[in-house]
Order: sequence, then C-alpha cells, then structure tokens
Amino acid sequence: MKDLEQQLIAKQIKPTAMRLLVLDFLKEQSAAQSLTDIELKMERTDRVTIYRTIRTFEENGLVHRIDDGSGITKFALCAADCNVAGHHDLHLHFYCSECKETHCLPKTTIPEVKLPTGYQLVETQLIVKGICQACLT
Amino acid sequence: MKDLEQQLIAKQIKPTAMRLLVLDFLKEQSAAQSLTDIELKMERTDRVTIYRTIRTFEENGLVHRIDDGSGITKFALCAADCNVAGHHDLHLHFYCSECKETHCLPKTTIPEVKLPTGYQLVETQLIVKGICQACLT
DNA sequence: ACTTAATTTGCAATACGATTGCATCTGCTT
DNA sequence: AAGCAGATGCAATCGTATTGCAAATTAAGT
Ligand SMILES: [Mn+2]
Ligand SMILES: [Mn+2]
Ligand SMILES: [Zn+2]
Ligand SMILES: [Zn+2]
Repeated sequence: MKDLEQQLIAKQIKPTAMRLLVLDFLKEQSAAQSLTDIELKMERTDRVTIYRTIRTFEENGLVHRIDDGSGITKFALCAADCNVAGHHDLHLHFYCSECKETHCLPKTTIPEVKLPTGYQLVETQLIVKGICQACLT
Repeated sequence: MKDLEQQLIAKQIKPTAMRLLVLDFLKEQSAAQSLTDIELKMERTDRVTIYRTIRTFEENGLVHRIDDGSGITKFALCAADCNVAGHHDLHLHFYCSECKETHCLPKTTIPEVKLPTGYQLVETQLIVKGICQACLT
C-alpha cells in the first residue's frame, strides 16, 4: 500500500483512503473507465466523490481524460512524466465498437498533420474505431 | 428555393417546411453547429423537431456528426457522395479553443495509422485543436 | 375538391451524465 | 485536546439528449 501512497505524493496529491482506493482500482484496469464504470465496479462509492477524486487526479497529471466519441468521458492513468504543469503523454486511443472498451495505445505514434495556412495547431487528438484484440478472436 | 428542395429529394428526404429552413440555415454556416446553436440562431424553433430533422439528415447522408471533444455534438453538411447507405466524407475537424468553433477541413488528408497487431481498424477520427484563422489575426 | 392514411411537428415529460452547495467528517498542526 | 483545512457524502441543479403522444401537415386516392 505504501506504493500507492508514494504514487499520489509524487504528484502532490494527499493520499486519502478514497484516493488510494480509486488509484488501486484504476491500476487494475486495462481499459479506460468512465465515472459510472468506477461507481459501479467499486464497492464504497459516491459518484460525486469519485468525480472530484478524478478531477484532482487529472489536475495533477495522474489520469487523463479521453473523449472516444461514445459520448461518455473516460479516464486512464497517465505516464509518469505528466504532472500538475501539464499532460505530456498524448497518444492514440482505440475504441472497440464491439465491446465498447477504450484502450490507450501509447506506443503508436500520432502522425504529423499539415493544416491549411492560417490554422495554428496546438494538439492533435486521434481516435481509432475498430475491433479490439479480444473481440476479434 | 427549388434548389434546396432538389437537394433534399436527392437524398430521399421529403422536403418539408422545417427541413428546408434547417438546410438553408446550415448552408449559410462556415462552422459546424450544435442543436442548441441551431435552436438559438434560427427563428422558428423547437428543439425536438430540430433534433429529429438533423437525425433524418444524418441518416440520409446529408449531414455528419462531429464530436470535437468539447462535449457538445455538432453537425455539418456532408459532401455530395454521402447517402443513406453511408458516410464517405471522413475528414479532419479543427476545433478552435479560442472561439470554440469547429471547422471541417476536407482537403487535409488523414494520415494512415499503423496499429499494433490484433487491432482491426475501421475508422480514423482526427480532431485537431488550436487557433483558427480568424482568431489568430 | 374531399376523404383518408401516413408522416411530421410541437409540447410535455423523462433520462442521464456532469456539476454545485452545503453540512459533516477526517486527519494533521499546534 | 482544540482548532483548522481539506475531503467526503448527500441533496439538488444543470444541460443535453431522447421518448411519448396528440395535433397538424402532407401525400395519395377517389
Ligand atoms: Mn490514454
Ligand atoms: Mn466535417
Ligand atoms: Zn472489443
Ligand atoms: Zn477561432
């Protein structure tokens, strides 16, 4: 458990009971989770507390928000180099239209985009829809 | 006005008064519009009717849905080759974080994405956030 | 033009995720 | 132990999306 506490402290988040539980839960997941997911899958749950916990996590660079186009916002743990100053682990997200799971694919590089003159690029968001490994077999 | 009627008929949509008004409105816009946008900017408006009008338009390949990550779904007119059988005008969408407008950039090609083995790609969705032409000057 | 059937429209009501207000609780400092 | 700041839990609200149903409109047949 000390492990989890250290992880929170490293991102300047006070390690409360609730936060440890949510972090522990998130670390077990292979897919991104919505607030409702977390609420339903965890034992002790209050939607609002989870909401605020996740918001704190996001603000401090511990989780990132994923809008996969399904209309429901999901969250996943960040890479180590994100912090309160900003998120740096921009990567591709894969949405499986079969099982509705969303996966981070941090190893797949996001290709460069050339915009028409006049448009200034700040951030590229790439969502790929398809069928995931598990659903293909 | 015959012009608008023809456009609807071409997509197998019955040209009613409301539909002509919405289509006319959409043709004037340079940015994608949310249901609320349409509701507020048009005169005669009922949110539900607009909702269903847009849904019909979408089903028949006259408009496409854009999820720009702002949390609000927006819509824009399709290219000519979309129809009830499907949408074929997949392209990049640009979201300006300054004016919150979302623009279709159909001329900017979406680069190929190489996924890890096991993931089967169906559709690539590319959203670029930044500052638009108008907001830069 | 008149009647009738099918589709569309408008209003009320609901669903549901996100967010806020506020009182209470918890953990740390003095 | 008392005090304080932040965290938590519950109720309430907000905003958008969606459905149900009755009235209005359109299309079709005579
Ligand atoms: Mn991710
Ligand atoms: Mn578009
Ligand atoms: Zn899947
Ligand atoms: Zn702009």
